[in-house]
Amino acid sequence: MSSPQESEPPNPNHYNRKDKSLGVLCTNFLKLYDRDDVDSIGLDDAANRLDVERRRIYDIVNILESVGVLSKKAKNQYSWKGFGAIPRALDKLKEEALRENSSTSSCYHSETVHLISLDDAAKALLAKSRRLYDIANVLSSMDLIEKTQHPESKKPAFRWLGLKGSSKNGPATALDLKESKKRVFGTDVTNTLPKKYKADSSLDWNSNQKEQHGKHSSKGIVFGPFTPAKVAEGGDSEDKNVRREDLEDVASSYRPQYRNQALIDLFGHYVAAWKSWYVEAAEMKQIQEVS
DNA sequence: CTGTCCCGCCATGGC
DNA sequence: GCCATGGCGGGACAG
Repeated sequence: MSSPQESEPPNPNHYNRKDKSLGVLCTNFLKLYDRDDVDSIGLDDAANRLDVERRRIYDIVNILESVGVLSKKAKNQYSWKGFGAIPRALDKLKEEALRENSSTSSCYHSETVHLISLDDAAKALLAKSRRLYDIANVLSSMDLIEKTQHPESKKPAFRWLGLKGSSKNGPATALDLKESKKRVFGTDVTNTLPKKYKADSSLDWNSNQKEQHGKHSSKGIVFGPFTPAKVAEGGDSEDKNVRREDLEDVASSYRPQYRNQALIDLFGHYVAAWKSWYVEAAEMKQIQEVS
């Protein structure tokens, strides 16, 4: 009802930069491979179907791998792990981050647990903004993070969403950390997914992942020249959110290579941040529950 | 003007 | 040498 974007008056034949963004590419990638019988993904195949150069595939694939959605099987071949693998991957990242990097504390306040600006993220990761944009776009397309802004400063910031991004009518997303705390517990990717927690509001990506991708303002995929004729159909016509931006994340500049390392650091920081209250809450809960 | 970030050159490492 | 991989920044685009 209030979607500013999405404007295609009488000129559908215009090159739009947005359509070539990594975020869109990632969304298309997900739509294309997040199907039932998909377990092997070839880089060339992906590049052809998405109509992008190989280089671009590497960009998103690396990020997806960092998050656990993909796993490199062999040369030019990746395995589809699915969104269900995210919790595990993040948990791994967390441990590694806590093990290696300990001097991370710098921009984590009690209230900005999940909020961070791209600039802060860059500083924390000793990276350059440029790289952050790229990764941020991909992560945002997966609804792992979302672009927002401080309630007052109005400055752009990024909020960690975790495995819940299917909230169609969840505007404020509840800023009550108190309430969220418990909730997030079961929903948080850091924690191992229980077994039955859905049927309420959010949770269980294994089931929601499909509809999850049905966002973005455009209709189906946003291909340009030709259409694959396989992805754009009537599979998931579940529209929910009409937003499309980018987020934050990592990169590197001092360090030699950044690939997953940057992402790992980034997530490590994030995880470390929320780990604070996470552990705290966990201990409390245990104490309360039973000794 | 600044912020965003696409495109692709070319370094790197493995055969 | 070829090829897969992916740093890295110029400079185009949006606001």
